[in-house]
Amino acid sequence: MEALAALADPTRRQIVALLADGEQGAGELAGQFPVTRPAISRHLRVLREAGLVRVRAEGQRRVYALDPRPLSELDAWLAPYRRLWAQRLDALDTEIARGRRARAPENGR
Amino acid sequence: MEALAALADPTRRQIVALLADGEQGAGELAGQFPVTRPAISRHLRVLREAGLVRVRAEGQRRVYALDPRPLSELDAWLAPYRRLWAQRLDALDTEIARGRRARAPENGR
DNA sequence: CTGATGTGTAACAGGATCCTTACGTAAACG
DNA sequence: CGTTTACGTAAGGATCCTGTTACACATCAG
Repeated sequence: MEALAALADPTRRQIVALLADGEQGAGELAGQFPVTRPAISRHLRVLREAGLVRVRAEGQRRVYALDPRPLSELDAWLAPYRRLWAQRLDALDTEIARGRRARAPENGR
Repeated sequence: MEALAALADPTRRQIVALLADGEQGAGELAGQFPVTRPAISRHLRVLREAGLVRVRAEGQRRVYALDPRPLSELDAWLAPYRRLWAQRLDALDTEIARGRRARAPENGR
């Protein structure tokens, strides 16, 4: 679950969100944030070490792409807890919560 | 997504795991970790502020219980990415190389 | 070759985090 | 009451994070 630490930072979550729409170069990515490029380079390194992104050299550019596997692991980690809020939809047998979609509750704090 | 920062710590994740099996008192909880009780008290505070646990005073004891709502939020955050690995787990590289799929959620900063 | 472009790394500062020991406080006990 | 029990909080230190500026290096344009 090293991915959790990487995803704990808002900037890195945003990078992940951007890359979900398609790969991007490092500079192109950095241009969309209020921090300097080295800072983004640092974040990309953390994401890389967490396995969340992959880099591909394209000439002098570094193209980053999302690797969803750690997210899949996070999903698996979350799985055992799913029954805890699935039960809120009582009235039905919640033995197996599979196949149904958990509704998104309003954000708490 | 404040929960992500709280869950980034292994000790806190373990506390969450323990509480998923049922509520426990603070000291009882602390006894299962190799760190001192004040350290656990601190972790419980972070979890509390993230909304992941609730406290109930029972005499002089403080009974902690898991509140799954932030986990549900995390699940909802993860949802848009799910399609990235749900389709073809054995063709990730192709998937990544093509990019341009799934729309992404936003993130606070 | 020379210079511009695109990126990563180094060094450093400021703040956050995690742990420990010491102390404060409220409920239960005799 | 005075003590014990169960917690939380304060203070201090070591380490980690995140951001900035300065710099090292390839690669591309001429």
